[in-house]
Amino acid sequence: MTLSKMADAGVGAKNKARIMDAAEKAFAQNGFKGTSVQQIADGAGLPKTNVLYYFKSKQDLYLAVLQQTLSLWNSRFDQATAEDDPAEILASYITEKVEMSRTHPVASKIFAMEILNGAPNLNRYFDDEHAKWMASRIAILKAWMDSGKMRRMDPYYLLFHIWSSTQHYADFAVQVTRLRGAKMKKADYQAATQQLIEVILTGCGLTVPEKYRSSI
Amino acid sequence: MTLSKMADAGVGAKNKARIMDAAEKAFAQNGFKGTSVQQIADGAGLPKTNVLYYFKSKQDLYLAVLQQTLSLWNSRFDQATAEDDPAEILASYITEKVEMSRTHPVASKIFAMEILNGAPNLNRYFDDEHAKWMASRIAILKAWMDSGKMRRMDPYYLLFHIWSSTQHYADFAVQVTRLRGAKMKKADYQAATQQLIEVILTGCGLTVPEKYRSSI
DNA sequence: GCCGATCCTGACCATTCAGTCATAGTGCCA
DNA sequence: TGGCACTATGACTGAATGGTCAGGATCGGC
Repeated sequence: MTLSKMADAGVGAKNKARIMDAAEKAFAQNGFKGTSVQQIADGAGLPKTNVLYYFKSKQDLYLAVLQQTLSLWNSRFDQATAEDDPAEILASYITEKVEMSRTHPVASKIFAMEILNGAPNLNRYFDDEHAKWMASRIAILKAWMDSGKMRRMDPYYLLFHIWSSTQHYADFAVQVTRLRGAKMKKADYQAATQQLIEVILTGCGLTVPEKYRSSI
Repeated sequence: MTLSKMADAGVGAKNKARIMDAAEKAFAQNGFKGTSVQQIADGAGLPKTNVLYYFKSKQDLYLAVLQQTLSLWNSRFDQATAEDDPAEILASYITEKVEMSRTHPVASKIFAMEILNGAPNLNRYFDDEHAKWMASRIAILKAWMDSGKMRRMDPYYLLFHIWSSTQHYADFAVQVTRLRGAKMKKADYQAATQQLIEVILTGCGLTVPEKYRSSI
């Protein structure tokens, strides 16, 4: 069951989901311009006209896929407050992010590709939701630093650091696999997660919480 | 002078470089399939046929650009030995990598795009040069760990960590700019570099060398 | 001033592209 | 049974695609 939703009950909503799944894979690999509607239709096992029946244009379909991608970007960090323990919150944030790379690599690639293309469809997203989210998270991080809970540092660079090092396992999976000589298995992701937590938390002057500590 | 080489003396070698520069930008933004020869020609201010005079096909031109990109991937870390100081070497490696993101963002994007596309043109690169480089660097890192110079950890994940967090400033520049509200200036890159060095080196159980230490 | 090599380009071609449209099948409620 | 909304699709179109080709310009060496 890789199909996106299957819900919506509607008769051909199943097809809509099937199309979006095929589109997601295609866009993630070849970008918007590099993907043809025909290619998506083939991937979904439907005639091209049927794709354009459900989505009135390629752009329309792409926006639907991008929207679906952004909706996955939630985490425990979203609800964190200044009273929380930064070590606990950041460790779980890193864990969630790597887990997202493992379970939804295609979504991560869609986002990466959109950014590389200059993010032409993310104006509103950056200016509205994302900017607000960012501002509030920066405030929490600063509060943690002010209260001496963690080392003082630039909170923007810290978030970029976490995003990049975790998403890398989705976006650059091909390189990771080729250089390691084998695909990352679940245990490998866990080991990578633990190492990221240890390095980043220690580097932030935090102690790794017991439950995130390596068993080695 | 953004033109690639200008060397080679040849009469139209200047054009060849001009074409490669235009192609680099176009491919970095839209990928191989998403870029048209016409678009590259326009960027270079030449008729399309002239582009295909110098490079017999779009694929040919792309490979030339990719090759040029890979040739930039050198650093001080390449010559490091087990006798060197890991703190010094890794700090300079991180510095060089961020500096590469700052001065050659397009090259980094080309590489990222190629990986996202499934790296169809990097088979030989991964299997030959890159794999050898990787093996030798892994050996050095292990030697450092064995001699107690740095904390024991997985050297693969460490390298992925460094690559991702440094290249992020090129590949995701759009996002970085939008969320910070301003383009990264040289001083910003330096601050980001210093923070990366502090976090990663500390996380590796290393002491940040004097000359890489923040002035704050 | 001639010649061959390099450089340059407009005209052209087969293919693929996103998207339209007219037509037809299907499910459902009255 | 009729009717209507939804679903489906083959045939088509104009534009853009990568690439070819034949002919012409420009150059250095003799």
